[in-house]
Amino acid sequence: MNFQAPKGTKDIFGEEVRAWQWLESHIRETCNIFGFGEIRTPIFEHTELFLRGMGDTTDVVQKEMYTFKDKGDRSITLRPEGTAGTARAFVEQGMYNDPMPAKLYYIGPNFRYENPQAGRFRQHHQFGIEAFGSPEPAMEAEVISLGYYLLQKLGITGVTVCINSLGCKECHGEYRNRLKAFVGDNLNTLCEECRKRFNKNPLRALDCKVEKCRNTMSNAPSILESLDEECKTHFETLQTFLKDMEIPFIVNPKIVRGLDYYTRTVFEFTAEGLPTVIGGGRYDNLIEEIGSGISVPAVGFGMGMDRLLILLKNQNLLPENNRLPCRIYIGHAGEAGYQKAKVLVHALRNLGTAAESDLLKRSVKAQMKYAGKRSADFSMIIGDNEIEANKAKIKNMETGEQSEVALEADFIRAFIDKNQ
RNA sequence: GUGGGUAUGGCGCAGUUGGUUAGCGCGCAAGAUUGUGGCUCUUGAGGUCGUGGGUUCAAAUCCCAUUACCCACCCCA
Repeated sequence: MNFQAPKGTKDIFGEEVRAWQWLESHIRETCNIFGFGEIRTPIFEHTELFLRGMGDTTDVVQKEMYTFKDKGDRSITLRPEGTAGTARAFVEQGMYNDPMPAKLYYIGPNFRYENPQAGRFRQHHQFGIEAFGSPEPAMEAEVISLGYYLLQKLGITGVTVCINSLGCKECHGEYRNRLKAFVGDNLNTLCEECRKRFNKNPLRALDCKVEKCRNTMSNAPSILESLDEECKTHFETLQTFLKDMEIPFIVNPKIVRGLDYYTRTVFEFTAEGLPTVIGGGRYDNLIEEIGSGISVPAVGFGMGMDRLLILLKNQNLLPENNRLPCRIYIGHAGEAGYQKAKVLVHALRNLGTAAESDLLKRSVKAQMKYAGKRSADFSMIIGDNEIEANKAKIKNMETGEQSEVALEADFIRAFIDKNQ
């Protein structure tokens, strides 16, 4: 038996899972404030959805999907991202009949078969939002501002918001031709990879990291020059929104997203020493391209939670006191106390107080040690004397101070509440 | 898919040019007189040294293979 979790996966527990819960609560609160409602879609979908949605030439689709046949001979794929499933649900549930815009968010695991490294897993977790129903740049502003707000609330510094426009179908096609011509003319100055994919996807040369490619591509025509009037206005309006909302951003014409569904606006939030933390954009054609028979404009982003957590940890932003709560530990000395402790703990729990008692019949000393390790706020020991007097000493574990309290859950609870 | 590094008790590590019962710190457990934690001390449990071969009188230590993890490329969140 191999007891290692499969490659690229991990167990999340203890202090770490509490950090996740903490992050999730920030996310949910943010989404409430911005009016995004949660959606929970299946962890797997029909393979075809991703083929149509993400584009069948993308790397993710071509070599990174967990695809298999189920027992009914259906081709199933573990979701590699959240947008396709959300878009499918939007269509299937007839949300286009709801008041527009429809604003949704999701949190959950995604799966990609790739080599793990820093901030990169085969099962990774994304928080994402999708807004449907408006072609206006205000919807990009809405989405970007949520991402920015969240990172601000978490206290993260050094984040850069990069935006770009890929244009609509028409001007994107035109730009593609212009760029292809340029790349073709300079083919011998580019790396092997870029030469190989020159035909299939010349845009990729734009964000190639090889130095000679960067030199050459710095003179390449910018997509921004190829935008038609409408796309140009759209992009400029978005920038005005961001400026007025005081969200710092930079225009980076080199951003090329790896998923085919993006139109017009694309954006990335990056932080030092990490791959992209948030990536997204507008996808006006996706709903139609998955074969829904309707056309609905949309904007969304995905956020890598594993990466964000690394960032939070590096910047020392995770909550300090992150232990399982224990308001009071009720120990015992003797058989009668053992029974009484159980009853009292149960009564306290019924009052909503986190309470613990000994389950191993250990010595008083061992019990106190345990209470200390669990960082209980208070402790008490119940023996025959205490039962007879129906009161016991309650100890403040931080100060060591002891007081007397009646052996009734209500009184104990009241004492604890009074002595925070 | 490509390249580099690492793999020793729960965690973090040491193990010199191959040589007796594989160590240390933390953690865990019991105790240091009579019913009370955090400091200190004592004792204890726990490891087929990633796995499979090979060399040798002898291997955690050398060789080969394999797997996993880490880092980078690719790509992405």
